[in-house]
Amino acid sequence: MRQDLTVAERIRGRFDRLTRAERQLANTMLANYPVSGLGSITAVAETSGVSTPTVARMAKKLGFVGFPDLQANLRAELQATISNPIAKHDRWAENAPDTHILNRFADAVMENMRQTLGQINPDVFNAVTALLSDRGRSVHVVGGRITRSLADYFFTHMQVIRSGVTLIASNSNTWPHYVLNMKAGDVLVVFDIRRYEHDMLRLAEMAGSKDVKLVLFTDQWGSPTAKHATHSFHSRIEAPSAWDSSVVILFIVESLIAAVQTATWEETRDRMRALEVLFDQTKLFRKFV
Amino acid sequence: MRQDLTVAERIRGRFDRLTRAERQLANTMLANYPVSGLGSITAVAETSGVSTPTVARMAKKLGFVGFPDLQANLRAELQATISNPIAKHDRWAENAPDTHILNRFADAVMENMRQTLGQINPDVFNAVTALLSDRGRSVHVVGGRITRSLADYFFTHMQVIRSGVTLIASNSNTWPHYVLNMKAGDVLVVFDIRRYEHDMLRLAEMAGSKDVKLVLFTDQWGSPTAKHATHSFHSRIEAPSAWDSSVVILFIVESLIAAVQTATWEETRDRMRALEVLFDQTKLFRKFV
DNA sequence: AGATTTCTGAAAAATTCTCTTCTAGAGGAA
DNA sequence: TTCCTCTAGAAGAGAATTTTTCAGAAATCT
Repeated sequence: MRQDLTVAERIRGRFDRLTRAERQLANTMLANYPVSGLGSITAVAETSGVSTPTVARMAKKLGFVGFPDLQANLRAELQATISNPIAKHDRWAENAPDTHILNRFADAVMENMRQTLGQINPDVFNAVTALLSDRGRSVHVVGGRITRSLADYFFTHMQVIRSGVTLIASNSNTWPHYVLNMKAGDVLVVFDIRRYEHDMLRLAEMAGSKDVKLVLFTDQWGSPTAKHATHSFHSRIEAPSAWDSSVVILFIVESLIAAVQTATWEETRDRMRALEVLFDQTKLFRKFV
Repeated sequence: MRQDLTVAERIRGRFDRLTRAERQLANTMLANYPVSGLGSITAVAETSGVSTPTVARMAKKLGFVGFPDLQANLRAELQATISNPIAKHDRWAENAPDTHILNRFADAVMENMRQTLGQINPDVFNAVTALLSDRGRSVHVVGGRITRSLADYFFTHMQVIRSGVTLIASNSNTWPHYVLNMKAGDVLVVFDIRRYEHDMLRLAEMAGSKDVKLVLFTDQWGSPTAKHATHSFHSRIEAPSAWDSSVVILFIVESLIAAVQTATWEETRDRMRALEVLFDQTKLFRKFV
């Protein structure tokens, strides 16, 4: 038998071939590895929300004699880990050296998160949530060369949450067309990190002259557009790379989506349900094609 | 009861009042703490050279309901020890209450990061880096309804780093056209998180039959596409929201971009310079920094 | 030394755990 | 649709663990 493999390795190695309930179990076991696997089979099953036979079956699938055998291996691993002083937990990806790009990147992202969140003003966050939750205001979203993806992500979610959301094409030639449709009180959500795009400033000015509220996602240095912004989020985007990291920006975007969704849960829920129905219909339609 | 004391502290605290057999047991338990206490009561008794009643009695003496209770405490301690201290940040956004969505979201994202990185296999990461750095292989990128943005982000960066990168439109009707252009050894990068898209599985099968390497970004539950994947990254995507969090996926994507960029720095640098020239010529972007 | 108390482990009882079997049900194929 | 295969959990049999009981051994006290 492949005695040298850890339980975690065995699980990951055949994760793809596991069934639904088994994956659910595998996840719980990996989530708080190895502690979550050290209780009784009943406890493990309950924690994972599966039945005990599922646990027993998976243990055998992984090549163990039975669940007790799997558990004995877990204990042995734990023993080996604990008695080995080199196995320290100050690394993110425990299996990679701390000079590995994964760990260096994780350090950078953590620092970005810490600094960004330490400086963020909850009042601004709440104010933006209120703006985006207001059905009287249409929402227009725009991004630049790199941030286009973030704008798209934000748009996709907002579109489900509420009506009146527009994604502005990233080609600046057509921007005046979009401005035509903006009205006073509307919200323009702009993503602009270095290298800041000059046309974005123009767009902000045009929108500003129409009394549109400008919400800006930018970096720690601040896009020139910030001058015209009603509210802006400055994220740190340092990374051990030739590019900047958008992770923290995405984090704020997702938090904001969650906040708006909560603020307007009744409507969001109804829209999500309607969307489910539409998906089902599409699926049905496909069958005949 | 002194619920906050560890098992070890309880043992040491009343070591003087323990009997001979109990001290013998206590020593064994403290020797390989806490692993030696995690087996069955029979195993613990045998290891220590005492009888099982002695073990049960000491558990009660130490203030536990019984041996299983003591063991549960051991597991809880172990869990607390293993949890990354970095995640135990009281509040991320210091100015906001810890019940604020920003702080709740930050907790969730940190936990996702910790668990995902703890499980990631650097060999897989390195193998994927090598695949993507290989100029002999074309790279095709595809995402689903939500993950389209991530695919787009990945594509935008890879396009700068190297040639031969294609973004597959998210409309699955046209996918067969793209498969036509795939050749053996090419790399197909797939983003698929729940709700998994059925057509994605078909695409993977089509690509697989042409001997295309499949790199999959998915969630902890694993897209059905994983069965066909050469390498896959399972990210935790839990969030206090009706939606899932893509932050960790973006993190891995960015790390991978950085790794590929480093692996092929000569070429990447040249391409970035050429890009600068093109930007200047088209006057599309002006520098502010 | 003898009496008393405390301790210890064997054995049995009670409980819990683990595995096997079986059926309902989901999902896919014809 | 209808059939088939695979999956997942309920139920129960069997095995283990844990606890209790109890009697002998060891330690302590008078």
